[in-house]
Amino acid sequence: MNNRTNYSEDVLLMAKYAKALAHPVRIYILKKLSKMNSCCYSGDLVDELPIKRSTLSQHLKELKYVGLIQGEIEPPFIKYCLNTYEWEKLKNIFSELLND
Amino acid sequence: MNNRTNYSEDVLLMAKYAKALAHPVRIYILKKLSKMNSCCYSGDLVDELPIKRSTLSQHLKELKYVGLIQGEIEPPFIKYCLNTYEWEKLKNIFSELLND
DNA sequence: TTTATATTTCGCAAAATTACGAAATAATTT
DNA sequence: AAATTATTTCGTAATTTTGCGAAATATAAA
Repeated sequence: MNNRTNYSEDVLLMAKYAKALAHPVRIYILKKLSKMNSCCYSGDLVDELPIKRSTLSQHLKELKYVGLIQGEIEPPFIKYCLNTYEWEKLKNIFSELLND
Repeated sequence: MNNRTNYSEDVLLMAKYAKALAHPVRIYILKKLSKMNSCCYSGDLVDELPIKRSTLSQHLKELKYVGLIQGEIEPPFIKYCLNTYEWEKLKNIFSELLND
């Protein structure tokens, strides 16, 4: 029926990143982390967001899974930071689309 | 429990756009339309993508719903074009995030 | 070693997404 | 009016996402 049975690498990668961005909680977190290239704690985030700890944890897990953030254990906290390498990759792939 | 019970307009808008981009088919379509600011037909797209007509139609509907494309009836075809106003809005909101 | 703190994992439910084929719609041609 | 063409809508099913509370984990403090 159809000729094309798969997508280009670029399209797939962009869809992966877009999916990671497709929830207000995850946008909020990434915006916060990228804004001053800082890190943050799950405990701080849960006070700023209308979701419970376990739900926040799932969103953090998703961002970790696509590689956009990484968690450093800093007992008794876990400090989450932007993975700048992956973040640059995201920025490049989006810039390509956005700048025609 | 939580202090914050809602998200900023920017965060919500970006999540909405990111969701629209969160599928290879929709990225493919938007890339195609934005690349030369052109239009395209459902019938052309279905030959380039590994999905059936009815599924493509659903993806087009979603893009229409968020306002990123618009369909002009041009019997017996429907010509889909980028909604440049909405596309600029998307670009602006993403640029803000991507350029720190 | 018990207690307290910070966070995650598990199990579950509700809702949304993705995909398809069949039927419907709408305009054109025969 | 019947047949054709391009596309959408409907009904359905499988999968994924989102959210929660309870239990588990891991470390530090008492």
